[in-house]
Amino acid sequence: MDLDIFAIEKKWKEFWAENNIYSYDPKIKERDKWFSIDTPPPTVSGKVHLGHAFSYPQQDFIARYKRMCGYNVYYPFGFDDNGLPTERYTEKSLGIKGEKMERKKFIDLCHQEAEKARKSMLQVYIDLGLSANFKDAYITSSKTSTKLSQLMFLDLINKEEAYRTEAPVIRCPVCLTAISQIEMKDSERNTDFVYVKFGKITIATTRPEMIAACVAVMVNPADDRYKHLIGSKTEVPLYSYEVPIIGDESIAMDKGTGAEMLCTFGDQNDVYLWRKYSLGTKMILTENGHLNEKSGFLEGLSIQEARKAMISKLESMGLVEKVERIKHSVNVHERCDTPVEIGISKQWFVKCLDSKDELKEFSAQITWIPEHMRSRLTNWIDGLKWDWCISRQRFLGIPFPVWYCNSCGKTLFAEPDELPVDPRFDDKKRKCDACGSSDIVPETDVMDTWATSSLSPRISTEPYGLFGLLYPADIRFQGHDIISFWAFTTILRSKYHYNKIPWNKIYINGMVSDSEGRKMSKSKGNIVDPEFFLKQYGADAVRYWASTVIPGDDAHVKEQDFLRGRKIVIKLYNAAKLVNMLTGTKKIENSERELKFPVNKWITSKLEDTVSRYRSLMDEYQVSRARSELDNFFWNTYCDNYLEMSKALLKNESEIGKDYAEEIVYTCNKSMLEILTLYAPVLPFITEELYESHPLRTKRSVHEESIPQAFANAKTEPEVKEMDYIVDMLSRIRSLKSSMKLSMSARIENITLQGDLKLIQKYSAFIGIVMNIGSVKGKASPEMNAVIS
RNA sequence: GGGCUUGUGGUCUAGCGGUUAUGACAUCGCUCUCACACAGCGAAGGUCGCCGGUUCAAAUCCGGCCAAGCCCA
Repeated sequence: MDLDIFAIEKKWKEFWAENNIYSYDPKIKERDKWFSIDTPPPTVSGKVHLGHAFSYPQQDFIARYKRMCGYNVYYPFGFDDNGLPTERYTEKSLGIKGEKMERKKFIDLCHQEAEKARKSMLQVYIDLGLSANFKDAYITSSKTSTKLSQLMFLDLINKEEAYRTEAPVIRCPVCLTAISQIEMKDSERNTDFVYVKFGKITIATTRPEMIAACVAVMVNPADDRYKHLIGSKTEVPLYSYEVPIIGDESIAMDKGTGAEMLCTFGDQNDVYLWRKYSLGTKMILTENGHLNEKSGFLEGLSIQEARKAMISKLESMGLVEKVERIKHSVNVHERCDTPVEIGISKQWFVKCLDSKDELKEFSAQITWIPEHMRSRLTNWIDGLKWDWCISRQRFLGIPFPVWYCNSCGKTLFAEPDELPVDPRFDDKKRKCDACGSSDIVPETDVMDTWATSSLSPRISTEPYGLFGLLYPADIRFQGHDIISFWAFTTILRSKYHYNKIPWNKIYINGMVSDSEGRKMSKSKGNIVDPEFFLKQYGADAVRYWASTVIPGDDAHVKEQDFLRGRKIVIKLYNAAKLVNMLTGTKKIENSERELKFPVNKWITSKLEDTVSRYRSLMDEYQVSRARSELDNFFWNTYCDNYLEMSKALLKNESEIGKDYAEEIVYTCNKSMLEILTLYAPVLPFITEELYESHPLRTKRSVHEESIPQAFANAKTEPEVKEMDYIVDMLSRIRSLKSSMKLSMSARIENITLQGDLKLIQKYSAFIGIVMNIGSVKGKASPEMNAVIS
C-alpha cells in the first residue's frame, strides 16, 4: 500500500483552513437557504475523549451533507470554560485550591489554564476533520458571552422569571456551593438503618445524627398502629423537646416502623413536607458538612463522625431498638460523588415549576431524532421539584450584575449599557438608587455554567449579526446524558426570552462505552484517548466508526468498525488508481453523454438507485443506513462487478471497438466522481485526495461539489434488467472456476450456460470476453447454471 | 419504584407482517489475476431471549415473563 494517510490528512487540513472551504455567506438574507446548527461547546476540563470523537463527526456528516446540498451552513464551534469543571481542572493541573487563594488570582489562573487546554483540545477536533467554523470559535467566558448572559439575566428579572430568596437549597459540602437538581445523581450506599425510641413511638432513620434537627414525626394516616397518635406530641430523645406527630399519605407503612422523623433537612422529601405543614426550622449543619452548636454534644464533628457518635450514645442509653444494615440510594453531587445536604440560604432561582405544561408543549413542537428521546425530557419535567437554582458560591463563572444596599436592603442591578460587569472587582463608586447610601456590597456568587450555555443558540450567532435571522436554529446536536441539563435549560430560556422554540429539531447522540459495554469514566480508568485511534487508523476510519451507529444509540469501541473504515479508505484509493490506469491517455469530456452499451446503462442505473436512497436516508438523518447503501454499491456493485467487467472489456478493446471502450472509460470516471462526492461527508480526507487528481474535477475541493441528484426512473431500459441477469450468471461462472480451483482469470475453452437461452445468446460474446472463455454455448433451462462442456 | 431502549449465527449488526433471514469481523477452503491478499471467489455457522395470542402467514403486531443498558425518583 503506497498510501500515506497522515500526509494526506495534514495536507488537506491546511488546505481547507487556508482556503476557507467551509465558509458561509453572511449576506444571504433568505432564511430557507441557511442550515444553522447549535453545536455543543465541549467543557474545558482537560482532554477530548473518545465520546467526542464519536458525537462530533455525527454533526459533521450532516453539516457537510447540507453544505453539499447547497445550503449556506452555519456551523459554529465553541468551548464551555466558565464553570466548576474548569475550576477543578485548573486546581488539579496546578495543584492549587480555589478557596485558599485570592479570588482574582485564582480566576486568572483558571483562564490561563483553560486557554492552554482549549488549544490542545481544538487540535483534536481539527484532526477529526470537522468542518466547523474554528476560526471564530467562541468561549462561554468571553466578554461577549458574559455580557449576553448578564443581559439575559436582567431580562429574566424584568420578566419576573428569576428571583432571589432564602430557601432550602441543595448543597455540596465538599465543593462548598449550592447546586441544582440537575447536578445531582443517585448512588447506592450501604448504611445503618437505626430504630430509635421517640417516647411513645419508635422511628427508623438512616440519619440519626440529625435528631437535633427534628421538627416532626411522620406516619401514614391509614396506619392502624399510629392513627390514634396523630395530632399528639412526642418527645425527641436526648434533646428534650416535643414535636407533633403528623399524618401524611406519602409515608411508607412498610418501611422501618412506618414512622419517620422529619428534619430540616434530611432529604428532599423533608423539604416537601416541611413546606406542606409549615413547620419550623432547626439547622444543625455548617456549610462544610459539620455539626454546629445546636447539635449539642455533636458540635464540630463531621456528618460521618456524628452519626457514629450518635448511635453509640443512643445505644448506651437504651434508646436503640435495633440497627439494620441496608442499601439505599442517596443523592450525590455528580461532579464529586459526595452526598448532598440541604441547607437554607439566599440564592438566585429561575422559575420552572410554573411552566411545566408549557415546556412540554415546546418540546412537542420540536422534532426529536430519535423520537423516543423526547420522553427523557418529559420525564424530567414531570419530576421537577425545585426551581432552578443558578447561583454558585464559586469563583470562576459569569458574575451576577447585582449589588445590595446595606442600608435599606434594596437589590441593585447593573444598567444594560455597562455590561459586562464584574461586581466583585468593580471599583466604580455606586450609590443605592432608593436611599442614596453608598454602603453597597456586591453579589459574590457566580452563575451556574448552564445559565450561560443555555443561551448557546444566541451566543454563537449574535457576534456575527445572525441571531435575528437564524433563531430558531435548524438543529441542535447533543448527547442524551445532558437532555435534562442542556436541552431543558435551553428550551426554558428560549421560552422566557423569546417565547419561541430554540431549534426546529434536536438530534440526540449516544454515548461510547468500552468493549465490555461499560460507560467510560475516569474512576473506572477505561477512558480511551481518541488520538490513539486517529494514529492507528486515521481520521476517516474514526469517522467511519462514528457513522455506523443509529441516532441515539450508544456505541462500543469496536475495533472491526475502525478496521472496516480504513479498508474502505484503501479500497477507494485502489479503485481510483484502477480507473486512472484504465483511462490511460484517453480524453474524457465532462458532459452528459447518452449511453449506448448495456453494462454502462446498468451501472448508471444502480448508481441512480443508490443516490436516491442515500439522499432520502440522509434527509432523515439516517447516516449509517445511507452510508451502508453506498458501501454496498461501491464495493459489491461498482468494484466487484462493474470494474471487473470493465477491466476485461478494455483489455479487449480491439474486439469491442473504440466507441464502446470510450464509453466505459467515461462511465468509470463519472461514477467514481459521484462515489467520491457521496462519500465526502463521511470520509472527507480520502475523497479530497482522490478528487484532486480526478479528470472530471471542476471545483477546488470535493466539498464544494453538489451531492448528485437522483433522476427517478431515468434508467428503466430493458438492458438494465438483462444485465442483472448476466451479472448473476457471471457469479455462477466464478463459482465454477472456484470449484475447479482455477484463478478468476484462468482461461476456459468451452462452457455451457443453462438458463434464459435468448439472453445467453445475446450476451455470449460479452460473457466470453469478461470471463476469458473461448466458446459460450447456451441451453434453455428453468434453472440457472454454468457447466464445462 | 416509574419511564425509555435493546435482546437476531462465535462477536457486532440490518431487516420490523409474506422469498432459501442482511452484511461485517472472526473461522475454513481455493486463487499471490498486471487497483487492492487490509484483495477476490466459495464454504461452514442462526429453533431471530422465553411463553402465550392475533393472522392463511410473525424476528417483524399484541400480552406476559426473563435479561441487559440508560434516564428519573
